[in-house]
Amino acid sequence: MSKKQELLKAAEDKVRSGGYSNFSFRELAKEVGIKSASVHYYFPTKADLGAELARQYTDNFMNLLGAPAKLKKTGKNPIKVYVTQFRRALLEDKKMCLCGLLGAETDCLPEKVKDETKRFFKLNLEWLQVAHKLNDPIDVEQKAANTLSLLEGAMMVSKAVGDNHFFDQATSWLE
Amino acid sequence: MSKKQELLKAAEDKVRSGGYSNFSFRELAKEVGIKSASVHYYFPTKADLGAELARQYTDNFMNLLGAPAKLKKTGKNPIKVYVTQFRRALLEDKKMCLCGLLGAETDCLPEKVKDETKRFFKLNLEWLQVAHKLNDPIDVEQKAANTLSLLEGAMMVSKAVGDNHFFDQATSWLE
DNA sequence: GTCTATAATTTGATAGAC
DNA sequence: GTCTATCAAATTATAGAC
Repeated sequence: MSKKQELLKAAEDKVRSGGYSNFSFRELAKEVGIKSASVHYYFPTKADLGAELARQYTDNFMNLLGAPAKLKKTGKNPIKVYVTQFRRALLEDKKMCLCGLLGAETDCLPEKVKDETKRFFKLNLEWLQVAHKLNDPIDVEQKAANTLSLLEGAMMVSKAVGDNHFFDQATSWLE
Repeated sequence: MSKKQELLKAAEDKVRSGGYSNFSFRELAKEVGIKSASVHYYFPTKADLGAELARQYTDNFMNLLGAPAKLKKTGKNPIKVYVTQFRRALLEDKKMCLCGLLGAETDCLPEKVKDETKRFFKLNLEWLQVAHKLNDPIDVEQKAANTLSLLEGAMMVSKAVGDNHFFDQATSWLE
């Protein structure tokens, strides 16, 4: 992994734990074994780092999902796959969704970070609409909004109450 | 309003916009017309302020709701009332739920702030279980978890995409 | 690419006067 | 209750050497 990717990975952990203000160039630098001035070589400003972090997170998240139609064709329920991906992020990483946290803080984020965060949600809503349409083509817009909100909220509350079982309880009715 | 309450109100706005790290004693002091050293007279540490903020927010939130049985008796659907209270917080204050944001940041919060945040969710889940039981006494625990998650998530995503209509879309199936 | 050095600002917190 | 004065630490960022 390149230094640049190491920095982004370190930043991801921090942001997913405590939000945008929970990482500093000095901390990241120390974790990857360089000096904070060198971080500015890769990312001119903190906003640049934050924006690239959200962008890569989004791209990786969508790539891991794959196309709804392809999932369906291999006998899987796309919505189930979607739920499982959120569940894994919570249980394995033991952390919030990066863009969930950033989304909640949106009013205080630099413009370019805000834009990338918004992009995450737009792409997820599109994906969910297509996925729902494959199951039952009625009210897909509402269903997509409902599914996404429920999963983000379930992650958040699970973290808050310190109980992963809560996530399964909250999402038990998702087809 | 006392200086202490003015400080808490100013802090609430900051936290609901950008999280726990988005307020400082100096900023709060300036907003209410005193010096930062004087803020320490009311709240010895930042964690003390944060904890009292979450506690008052919770108490106020529960008081505004009232008892589910009482709502039912006056011809209202308690769940509808509950949804409306979240909706108002988003549309009128144009801000996230205080404890929603704190909950997402929980791993990086001082212990006493974390505890008060947890209390908010525990009380809300209790309230929702009672409320759901009045409508249909089956699966009330799942229903409570589902309702709370959906509302917190819908607030979060609405903020992120900058569209209040999203909230209504996501929550349209809540009875 | 990485460093040293440093600037300018902000932060939480305390001591002690009034 | 509120102030001045101050501290130690952390923050984002830049200039310039190697």
